[in-house]
Amino acid sequence: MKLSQGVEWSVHCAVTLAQTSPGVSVSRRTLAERYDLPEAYLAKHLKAMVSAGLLHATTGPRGGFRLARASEEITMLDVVEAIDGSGPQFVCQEIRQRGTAALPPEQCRERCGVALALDSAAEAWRSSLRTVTIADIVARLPAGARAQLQA
Amino acid sequence: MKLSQGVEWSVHCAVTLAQTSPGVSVSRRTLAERYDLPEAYLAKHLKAMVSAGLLHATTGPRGGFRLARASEEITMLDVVEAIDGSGPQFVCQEIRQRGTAALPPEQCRERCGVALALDSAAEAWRSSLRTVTIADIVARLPAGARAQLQA
DNA sequence: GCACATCTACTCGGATAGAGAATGTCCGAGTCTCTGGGG
DNA sequence: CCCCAGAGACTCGGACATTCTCTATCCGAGTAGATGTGC
Repeated sequence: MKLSQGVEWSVHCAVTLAQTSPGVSVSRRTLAERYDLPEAYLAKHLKAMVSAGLLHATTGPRGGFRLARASEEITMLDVVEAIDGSGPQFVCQEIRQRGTAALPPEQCRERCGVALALDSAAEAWRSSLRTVTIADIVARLPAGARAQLQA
Repeated sequence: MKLSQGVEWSVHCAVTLAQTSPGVSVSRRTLAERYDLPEAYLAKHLKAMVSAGLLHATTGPRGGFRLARASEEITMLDVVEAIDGSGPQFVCQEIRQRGTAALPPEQCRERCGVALALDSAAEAWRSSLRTVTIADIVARLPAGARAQLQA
């Protein structure tokens, strides 16, 4: 249950892109240098965000990445799922229906209590991430951080 | 962000142990056959639960595993952390203090907003798991499941 | 019939391979910009 | 002075190694109970 390292990078990059003027793109090289990250590997995560529809990529000089929609419309959950995968964290194997103590199917109409609890916890986690947007992160940034980006 | 497969096995085993008479141990072989699981691999998870203080192990004939404390006192979170590790799911790398846009330390007294959101979500997940105990799972079991164990 | 020493069989625990995912890196395809020449 | 063609450089995207965690397995150490013998 460890979160991929790239999630942190990706969120920070999204925060940076949220502070650029509309229509302006930032190259992955600039993003990598901004946070001292390996450019080639960061590229993989940026690509994932493009595939997820969070970012828009432009090639050629003056090209790069920009947000595909308003920063208020991009949640932490969007970024996490883009990088870490959107599949369920837990898949019930229905082991209660196997082995010597196998339950008959008619007793398994309702969902297994174990799966229920794990799914409920995962949903709580997702709900929490849904409440925070990239715009929220920008708003809570120290005053100096925003000033530096203008340069 | 995928949950280890062994968590499901371990919880089910704990549920089984919660239904045995006090003082009686169940061998890992019996547990493995009960759910049709690979015994050797299940052993690793049971060992982890012993190390975490959730189970108590006895060697020799009539030996095996039993709960180390009442099933009402063992939460889903206890089991998940025993199997999946109790370390934090996310460790902030403080990349805001690196690279060309590095912030000075005096602007980083407060925790990074990204880390804050991720930690908050993780805590919501843990909180949810804390509310469910092994005893709760047993209570919600179909009537037939409990009867089978007596045999 | 009872107590004891031995022996067997059963239990867990740690050390040891294999598979898959995450991490990290490289080079090629496409495109926008800039430059130079001609009208 | 303006327009156009070409070259150049910069961008992202996909294909290729490496490392680490999770999965899976085996054999050895230790112990409780069963057994056989002697009293």
